Amino acid sequence: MNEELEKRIKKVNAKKFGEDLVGWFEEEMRDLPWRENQDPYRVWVSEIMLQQTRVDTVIPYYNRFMEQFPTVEALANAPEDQVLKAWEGLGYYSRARNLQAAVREVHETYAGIVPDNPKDISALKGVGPYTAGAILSIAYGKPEPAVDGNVMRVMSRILSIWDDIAKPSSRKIFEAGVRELIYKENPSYFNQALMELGAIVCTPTSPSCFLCPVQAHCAAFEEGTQQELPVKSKKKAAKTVELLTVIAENKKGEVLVTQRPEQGLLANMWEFPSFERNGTDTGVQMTELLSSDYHVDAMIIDEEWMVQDHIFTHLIWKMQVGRATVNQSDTALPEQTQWVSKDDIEKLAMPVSHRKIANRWKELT
DNA sequence: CATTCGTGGCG
DNA sequence: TCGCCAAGAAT
Repeated sequence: MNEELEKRIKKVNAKKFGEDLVGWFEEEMRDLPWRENQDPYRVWVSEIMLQQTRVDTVIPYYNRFMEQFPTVEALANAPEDQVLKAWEGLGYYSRARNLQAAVREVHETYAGIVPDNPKDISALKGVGPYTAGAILSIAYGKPEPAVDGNVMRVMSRILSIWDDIAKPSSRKIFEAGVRELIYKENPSYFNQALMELGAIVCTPTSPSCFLCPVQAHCAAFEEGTQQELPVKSKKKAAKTVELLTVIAENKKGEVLVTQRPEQGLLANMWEFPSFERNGTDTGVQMTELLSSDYHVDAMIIDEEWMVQDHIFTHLIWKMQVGRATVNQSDTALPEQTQWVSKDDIEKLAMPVSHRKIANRWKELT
């Protein structure tokens, strides 16, 4: 740790900082479902769902998930497609698969008891430095840092840290800072308070310093630099990909759907057959690819039935959706591909763009 | 280390 | 409208 940071840390009265912060949290903490108790499994699920995801978005998913999979054993024994379906719409779907894989590991290796030490808990799939610290502190009261985006923002201001928080190496600096300042009487509340403060008071733009419980300890406030911190470099722009998507319907009123590969983007999610545009005639490309990739003989009845954009963080799909009718009934379909009825398509886990298309399809008479 | 991995909300 | 973002991890 560099000398400048060490000096900043020593300048903070750690005891009073912790008391002020935790005292504020005890008064102001929001009533959230994962704060009902400290069940490590419940804390764990909440932390996974909250990764890169807003509290308001998570709440309804969390409540449904805990009702459906209330215990380690329940989730360990659940079919994987059911877990993915429960995650539909929440994004970052590998979180769901990693969570279940890790829960099965806990079920089998640790007799259903979530590990309470850094080494074992960090070895679980989907549990990185932040989540490990969060579970250890919140569920087990261990004095471990849990450094997320909120904590980096808050601490960059408290300690006047000008390192780029977009760089992975910066996290260690903040962990070191938190280790020195963590309130050992209540590490759980201390960590949660830092995040709560970041979410409610010490916000990215125009922080509400006038109502901050630790204003007196804040280097940025003292220097008037709270608007300039944290330093965060920008990510590169998203690339656009043009896709053709086909609603291929058979005589029974069923539609062709296929499951994406188990690795990569939207892993294991179900979707309508989609192809990257190759520049040739739209209808021709739809027909030929349905034939070569899915072995179905289709007739295009509408090349541009609807359009749908799908905006990811690093990618934009511009989808042109066509409709086709398929005559042959029982040709062998490729693996991971099937016909589904309007009733059954609800049971499949689909990404938002395809779910929107599915809903529109269901409105057809 | 830089990139990949979703989604919805907000100024 | 659009860039930016939100309790990150895996590769």
